[in-house]
Amino acid sequence: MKFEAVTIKDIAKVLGLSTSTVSRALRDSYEISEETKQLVLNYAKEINYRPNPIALSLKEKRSRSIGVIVSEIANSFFSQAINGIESIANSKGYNVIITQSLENYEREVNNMQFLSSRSIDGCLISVSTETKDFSHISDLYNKGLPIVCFDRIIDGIDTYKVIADNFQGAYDATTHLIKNGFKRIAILSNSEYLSITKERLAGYKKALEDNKIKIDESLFQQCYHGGMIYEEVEQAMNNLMQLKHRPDAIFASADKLTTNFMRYCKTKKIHIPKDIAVIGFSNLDLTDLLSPSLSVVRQPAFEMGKVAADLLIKMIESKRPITDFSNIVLPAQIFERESSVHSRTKK
Amino acid sequence: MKFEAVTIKDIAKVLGLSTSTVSRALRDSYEISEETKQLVLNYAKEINYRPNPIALSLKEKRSRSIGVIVSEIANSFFSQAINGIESIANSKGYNVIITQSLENYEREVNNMQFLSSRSIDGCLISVSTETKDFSHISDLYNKGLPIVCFDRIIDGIDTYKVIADNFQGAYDATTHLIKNGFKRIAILSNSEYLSITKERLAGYKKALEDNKIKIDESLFQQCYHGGMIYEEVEQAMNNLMQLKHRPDAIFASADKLTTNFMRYCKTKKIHIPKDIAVIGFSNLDLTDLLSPSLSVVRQPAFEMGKVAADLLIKMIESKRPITDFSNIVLPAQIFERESSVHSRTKK
DNA sequence: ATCGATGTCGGGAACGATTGCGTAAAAAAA
DNA sequence: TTTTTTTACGCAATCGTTCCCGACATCGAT
Repeated sequence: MKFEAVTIKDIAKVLGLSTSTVSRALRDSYEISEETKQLVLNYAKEINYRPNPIALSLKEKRSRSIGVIVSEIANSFFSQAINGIESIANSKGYNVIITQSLENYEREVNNMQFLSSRSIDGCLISVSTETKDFSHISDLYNKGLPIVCFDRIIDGIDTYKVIADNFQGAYDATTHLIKNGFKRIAILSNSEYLSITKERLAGYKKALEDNKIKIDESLFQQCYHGGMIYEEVEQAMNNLMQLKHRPDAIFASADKLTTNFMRYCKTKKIHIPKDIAVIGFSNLDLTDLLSPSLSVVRQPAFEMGKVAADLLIKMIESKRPITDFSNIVLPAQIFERESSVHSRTKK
Repeated sequence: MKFEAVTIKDIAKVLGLSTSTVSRALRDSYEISEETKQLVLNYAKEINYRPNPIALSLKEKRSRSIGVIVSEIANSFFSQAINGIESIANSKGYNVIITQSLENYEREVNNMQFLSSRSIDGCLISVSTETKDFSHISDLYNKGLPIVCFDRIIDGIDTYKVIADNFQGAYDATTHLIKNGFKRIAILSNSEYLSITKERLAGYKKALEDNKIKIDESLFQQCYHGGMIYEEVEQAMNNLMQLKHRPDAIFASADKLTTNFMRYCKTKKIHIPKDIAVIGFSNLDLTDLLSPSLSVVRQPAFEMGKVAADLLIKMIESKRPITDFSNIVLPAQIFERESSVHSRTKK
């Protein structure tokens, strides 16, 4: 089953012209007389002619499609970022091919391989929690494939990188908890390999320092899979709750960490924020409906997707190699809700 | 900026063979001697040769990519369905190009146009709430483009259609509310054009009939945009709450209707389930964390995506036109939680 | 009347891969 | 040895489009 499209040859045959003439007429070449142009243009419109993008790709050695690798599209942050990517890409005539690593290194390598074999013009990537070797990315980058990193960026390659202000977001979130009267603030961290983990941990530490709170490493808990697996959050929380000096607040530095923390509290009948308060990084759009409503640091996901796609297409379409790259940092926004209210300050 | 791939010509030149021989060697043709094959194969592996998919597409008149049109990828149901679609498509060597209508008819038409101009081999579609004219779909279908409908199916074309058992899901949900002691059960419906609206409304009505409850049309509320806009849910709920005989339970027949209903109750300080109970269609995976936890009918989204993609690829690869189509109906599952517990039955 | 300039258009190669057909050399059959 | 068959490979067309050349015709200038 297939459907045959109209080609330039069909037009040429019907109008008694050569394909070259038709092609030039459609492209509005100066070499073609006005009447021939009109003839071709009218007929082309009549039979709804569309140039075959595959033939064009072969000729121009570009596919007009870009690849995207994220950890999971069901994650609000990424689905919003993808919306931003597509809005820019489509407006510039590019297809977007989306793939997910599901936080799995092998799958990420496979996706990269798959995308390059599909001859994409460029790639946007936010690496998986497991990724510590970047050769699958840098190899292709060094061969000339334009790549832009976003969210979870890497050091391996020198290119544009688009991130939220993770340091400031974490700083603000932690400061918010401190100002609300919490003393022992723990942090649930993502995989240590990730840039966002380091940035957010640094923001957390700086906020504690600036408020003269001693840093206690027993309050740092890492979840290698970023909370994808409930059990690792459970384990991390068990570690914290067994401490003789328990934390009174949690800074959950990723989306899944935040929701699985809440799931943990619900299961263990731990009351938020009375027993323990929380603020987390999250782009969910129903944090207001959770019980209690969730205080969050929200990243400008849509905007990040737009900026990243824009830069990638700029790289793709640039005549000469770009060398003066920069990191684009967009502000994160903090939303204060019930989950981070101190019991004594509650009405 | 571009990166040059290795072609069959490069191999031919280096090994002193013709491109035909190289091609045949790579395809393991019987016409090529064993030693030549090994020579070519080894060298191809050495320089990491990958056939150019674009050249193949041009030759074979197929792009090995399929298009998907959904209303919104940030919607849990669709992101899960897309996961299912991609798992099948990628395993069979197909790309997936995802587009969103955002419940807008014009955008859907544009997406369809865009996809067909990108010469996809087939298309999966779940129409927008606004779509009542199907010519943008049937036109392409009649020209021979394989299309499979899923979730929100249409009558306009005779093809495979994959849906959840909306009738049974709605029937079970309504019955559940009745069994829990609720007497006046209202329904929040999606756009009347949608198949799912009709099916779910029918299931709801049948459950009432089977339980000898009189059907009251003042309890039917429609939200044309499926709850995408908060205000329409607000309006619908205001209508219901102004009734002299208010409903004591709501069956929210779509994801966004459900969450915006909860948002409405939170805003208006209406207690769920004491003042009004609710069960809704939803594929969110944090319904257990909401306040109160949400009773839902859950669709097998991932499975639906897999089945739909499988059928589409079957259509694409079929030698002769398929005529004996069928509707595939997968069971929906009901999860009973706090939001639908009757106050008198509460502990 | 001849020449160059200009305006219009067609021929054909190219992009990368596949494939039907032709053919030389080697092997087998006569 | 001659004829036939088999083996192993190359040539060239093809997919849809673009674009470099070359080929005319017309026209003004000399």
